[in-house]
Amino acid sequence: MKIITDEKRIDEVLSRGVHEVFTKEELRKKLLSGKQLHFKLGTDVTGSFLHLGHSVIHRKLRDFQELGHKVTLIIGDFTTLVGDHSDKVDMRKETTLKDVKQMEKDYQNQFFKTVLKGQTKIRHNSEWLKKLNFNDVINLTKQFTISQMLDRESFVLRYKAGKPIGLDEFLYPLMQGYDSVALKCDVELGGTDQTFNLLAGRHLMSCFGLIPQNAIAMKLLVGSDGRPMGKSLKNFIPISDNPNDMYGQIMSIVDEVMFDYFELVTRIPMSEITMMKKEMQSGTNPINFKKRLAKEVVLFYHGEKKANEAEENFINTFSKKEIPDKMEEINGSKGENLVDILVSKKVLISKGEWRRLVEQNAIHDLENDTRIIDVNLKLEKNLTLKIGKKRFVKILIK
RNA sequence: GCGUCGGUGGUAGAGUGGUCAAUUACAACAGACUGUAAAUCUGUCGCCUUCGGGCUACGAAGGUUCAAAUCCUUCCCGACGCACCA
Repeated sequence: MKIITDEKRIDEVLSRGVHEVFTKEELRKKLLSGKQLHFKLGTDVTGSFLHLGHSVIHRKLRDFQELGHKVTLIIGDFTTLVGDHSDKVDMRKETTLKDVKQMEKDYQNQFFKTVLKGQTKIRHNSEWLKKLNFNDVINLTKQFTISQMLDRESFVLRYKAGKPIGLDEFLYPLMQGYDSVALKCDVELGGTDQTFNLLAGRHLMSCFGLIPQNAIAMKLLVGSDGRPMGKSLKNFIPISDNPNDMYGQIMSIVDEVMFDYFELVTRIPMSEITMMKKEMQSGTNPINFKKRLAKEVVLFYHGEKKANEAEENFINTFSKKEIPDKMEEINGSKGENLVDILVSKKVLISKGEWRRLVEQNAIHDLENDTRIIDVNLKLEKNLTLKIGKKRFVKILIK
């Protein structure tokens, strides 16, 4: 494989979406040398979906692949099975090997929507972590001090706030760092939240007499509420979303973060993005830019046709307030209470919710273009309902 | 091991015997408006209800009381301090 050493391109790849490179000069030299570099990304497999935030890092890996470099994805099966207990609620729920296998499969499917499979190897960190004995672990811990650990912001914040920190949590950076030692990779990627772990890898490698890896900390994509996108917060946009939802979710991000999205999850040239930013500042309506953003992202995952459809659907449904072509269909029997159907089919959580929605005038009968005001309405004929402004459901008499 | 403080709804965090299904903020949901599923404003926000109320919930289990998130006992969990420190 030919390694691209175009200086301009390398500089673009090293700056777009990048928060910090440890260290930039070092890595730049390596990239310019024409040698094929080995990039590493480690991941836990705790959830079965990826969101746009993850994809920022995946895109960067792709960038490097396109320069001719190779990638290893490390599945943190060992780490996952040991269980990260900072999420205390789920401490009891043991993740089984089977779960991990399934989640790994899902992860890969989504991962390879962005990253090139042909230039990627997959490894599992149980391969080497399982083999370590207590002695080895102690040796690893000797390379760090408590105060070094407390350099990590999340530790020191929790410590000062009187929140618990598990001793095992100190070991995660070591495990992740040891992954780098085992693989002897050249560069590791992660979000800015991974900075500490990335540097731990760098540190450990030098302890083991290896050339320390370079590390790239990517900017974090913020969610619709302006906070970093994460699973625990409900502000993420899954990349497995269907085109319509994905489009809509992107339309609902706050205006302020729109250009971060352009930078992080599209390939629109930075110069163009800067121009759009300027136009917006001089008063252009942001909605057109946001539409472009939404379309661009949907296009990446679903192709042009679906992207166009999603845009159309959005304009029709929300701008023109038309009824979408496709919607959820559920069955009910004649004379059955509408509420019972909706609750039993899990369209609504409870009867209380239904009552509230009816009281709030949120239920539209689209067949007759009226609002439903009778809480006890029974199903007499097929109905098309609009619940709130974005949920549609068709009820058919079976 | 001893001691002190603490464990509350999706989250943060008030409340320390009745007026508590629990102040508030965030999230969520709805309505109005719009540039959109943005922003803003307003409302809703445990479950069931014949709309009177009923039921379940403030770490767990017991107890006191007409009445407990609130008091007592035991247990579990956390933070802090002391002790211990190969």
